Amino acid sequence: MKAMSRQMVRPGGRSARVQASVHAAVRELVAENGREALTVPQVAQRAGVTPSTIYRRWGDLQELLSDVAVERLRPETAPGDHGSLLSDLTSWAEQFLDEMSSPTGRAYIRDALLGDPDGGNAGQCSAYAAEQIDAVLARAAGRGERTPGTEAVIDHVVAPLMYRILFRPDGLDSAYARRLVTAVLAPAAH
Amino acid sequence: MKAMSRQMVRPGGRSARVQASVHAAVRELVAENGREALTVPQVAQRAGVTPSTIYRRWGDLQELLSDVAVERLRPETAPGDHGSLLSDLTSWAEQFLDEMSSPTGRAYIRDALLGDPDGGNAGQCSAYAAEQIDAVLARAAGRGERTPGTEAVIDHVVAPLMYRILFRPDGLDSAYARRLVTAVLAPAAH
DNA sequence: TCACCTAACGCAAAGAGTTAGCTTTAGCGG
DNA sequence: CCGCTAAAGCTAACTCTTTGCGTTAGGTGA
Repeated sequence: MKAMSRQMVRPGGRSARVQASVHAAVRELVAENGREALTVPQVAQRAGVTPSTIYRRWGDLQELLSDVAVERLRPETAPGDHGSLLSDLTSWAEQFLDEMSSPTGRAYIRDALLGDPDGGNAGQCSAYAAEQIDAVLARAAGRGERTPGTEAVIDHVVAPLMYRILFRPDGLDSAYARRLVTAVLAPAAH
Repeated sequence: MKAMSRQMVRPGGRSARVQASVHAAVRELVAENGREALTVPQVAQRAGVTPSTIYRRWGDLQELLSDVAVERLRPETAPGDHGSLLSDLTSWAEQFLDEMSSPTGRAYIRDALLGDPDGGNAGQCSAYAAEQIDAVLARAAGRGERTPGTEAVIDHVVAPLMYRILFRPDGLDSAYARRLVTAVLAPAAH
């Protein structure tokens, strides 16, 4: 009942076309009028489908927004190579904070968490971050650097950033991200 | 326009009575039928007010739920005294995780984050945790123990717990909470 | 204490969003 | 090429949401 959304049987079928045009319509209308003004009938009209199609496939506006948000939160580029683990991770964390702490980013995170009864979408977001960190750490290991574990970076860099983005949006800056990275790379964190 | 909700001018006025009965109605109906089935007109009827009163004061169901959630997330007891910082903080973290990671707890957290345009409710939740940690740390300092800063505990204990509760609900247990506490109290964290 | 004044609530009707039954079509499998 | 099924279209009933206006509670100043 809960819509597979991103897992269509055929990439070229009608379902896929409907999903694509609905997602596009959501992005366009949010960009134009903001999400406050977004309604299902509006999306349906822009996408060229009937409202009942959207209600049947996504259930409600929240789940549709969650679906769209996860796609937007997927990182499109691999983390850059700056020659060392410290600079790679610092750069990644700064970019992560920058993207996620913007009003748009926060809105996407909240949407992703929101219409997500089974936690699948939220887990996907976390998996994206873990992948990126894995890549950075693997590259560093390839250079012969000693690296913390992925979980340690998630606990001590990603989690504090995300916690503050969600619960205390004030006073966040890239210096804070840098502090977290240097702390997790300090030899103390055996 | 955004409803002060918890800050009524007078505790005994009509506004306060309406708020109390509406909050009570929400809690009762969620307990009875689950939040999926909850609607504003339903709450209004149970509370003995008209729907327009609720719409005017809270805007929509999400903001009302957020409001109720924050009240439920307020800790009602001070952190226990177990004789040492390690045991106080461990005990607090275990209890925090236990309450927050339950389906009910996660739902409240999500509700609090959800209908919260200005971030005020989320900030309140974070403030509750900070207060409790402050109390634990102050007591330890009174004993002469060396303590990390409140912010360090938030970054390295509360944030990882909350991150996993929200984004990766699987595989959370009190051992993980204990590990976080011992790590933040290790002398390495100068 | 009393009369005023404002903010909040009740009421009701209009407007918008949501749901559901039934029909039609696209696209896969035989 | 012909059925078969899942998904989409259509439409009507239903519920929720919004809004204007009148009323009331309760705070305020004389």
